[in-house]
Amino acid sequence: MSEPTKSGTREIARDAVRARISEVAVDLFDEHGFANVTVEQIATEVGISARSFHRYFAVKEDAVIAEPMGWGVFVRDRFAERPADEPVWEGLLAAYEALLAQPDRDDVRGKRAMRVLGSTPSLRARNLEKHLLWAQLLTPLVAERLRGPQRLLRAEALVHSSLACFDIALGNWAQSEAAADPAALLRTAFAEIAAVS
Amino acid sequence: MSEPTKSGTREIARDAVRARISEVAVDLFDEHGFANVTVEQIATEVGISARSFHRYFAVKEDAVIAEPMGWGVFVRDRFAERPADEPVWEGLLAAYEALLAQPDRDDVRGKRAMRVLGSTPSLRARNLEKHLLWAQLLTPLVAERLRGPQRLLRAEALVHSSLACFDIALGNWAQSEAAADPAALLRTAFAEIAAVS
DNA sequence: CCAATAGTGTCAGAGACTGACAGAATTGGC
DNA sequence: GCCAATTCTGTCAGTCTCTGACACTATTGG
Repeated sequence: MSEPTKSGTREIARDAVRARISEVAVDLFDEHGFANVTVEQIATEVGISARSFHRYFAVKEDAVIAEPMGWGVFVRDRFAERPADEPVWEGLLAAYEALLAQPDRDDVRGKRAMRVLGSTPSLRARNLEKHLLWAQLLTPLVAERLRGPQRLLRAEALVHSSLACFDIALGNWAQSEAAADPAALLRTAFAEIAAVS
Repeated sequence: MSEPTKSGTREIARDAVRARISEVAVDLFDEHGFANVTVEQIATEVGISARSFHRYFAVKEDAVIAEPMGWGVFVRDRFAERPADEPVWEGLLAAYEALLAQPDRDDVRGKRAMRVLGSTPSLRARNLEKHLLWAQLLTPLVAERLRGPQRLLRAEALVHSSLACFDIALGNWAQSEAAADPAALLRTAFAEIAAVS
């Protein structure tokens, strides 16, 4: 599935720089607002040129969103492991829960990023776009488990609704002052949809 | 709710120009691709300056999305008219159906716009942003009709899921060659969510 | 006909992003 | 350790989107 891991070290260095840029960018955005920080400022702070910034992130927004595909693959794989006879909605919930349970998630930084993300429309939009990619990974698997006509349309409805719930749960978690449990919020959102009669 | 309709004629002229720009823009985007058409080209074709283009549309993308708030208000108002004891999900479906039933919807042009829209990431993102605005209008009304804890979170889950269904239905409709009924696709998507147990 | 109001083009400028290119660093084999 | 291939990197030049300022024209309402 993943690349041949050509020579390891290079990839590692690249990821580290990428992470550093993201860190600096989120800090600056949080303090001054997304629109009031230029790419040049971020680059200077990190110690690289503006041109190099764009070699790591296609657009300014991506410095906050970062990781576009990797976690999507993770969620898809978790979903794929679920028993075939399990209701789809439960399987999706379990897959997202697995993501939230990842040990290397930095909650403090994650929360800060989510806060910045929620404060700027163009960032939110870009984030939703990322979820569109996730949806493309999940939809085929979900469609497989459905019966009857219009399988693709119905699968898309399920997947996108689940992503909406995921988004909302994380958004609410980021806004909450107290140390709420994102997984609990996620379950609440999922349960609400399941209760639609 | 609506503006005092200051002097009518001016508003009418403005809307007409706006519609004309949008028409030209969608045509050009459809033919050459969104990124390959400059604002200047659109403006020249319409017979105005590039500066004036931006007086009608804040950003290039909006020439395709057009109407950012108006229809959102329409949907909200339709939902508000629904009986208070009706299940929320049914009320939302009815509100979107009312939008699709609007007599002045130009299906041919609408389909073209949706096609362009689906082909360019930045356009998709902007479209999602529009839906974020719709969600802000609908969420308070939905929250009002819910009981129990976490009303806001649960309302957001419902509203965003419904918007996802709306998006998917229109997206599938735009892609379909045959003259499918968007309302039927919408009902299918909504039914799928309602069937989650 | 005359103000007040609204719309327009032109100009200047900031900022995001891209392609080209030359120089520096890193890698893998020898 | 050394050399060639590969992979960064910064610099430069340029395009495009979007904004503010200003002067000018058109429309409106009295």
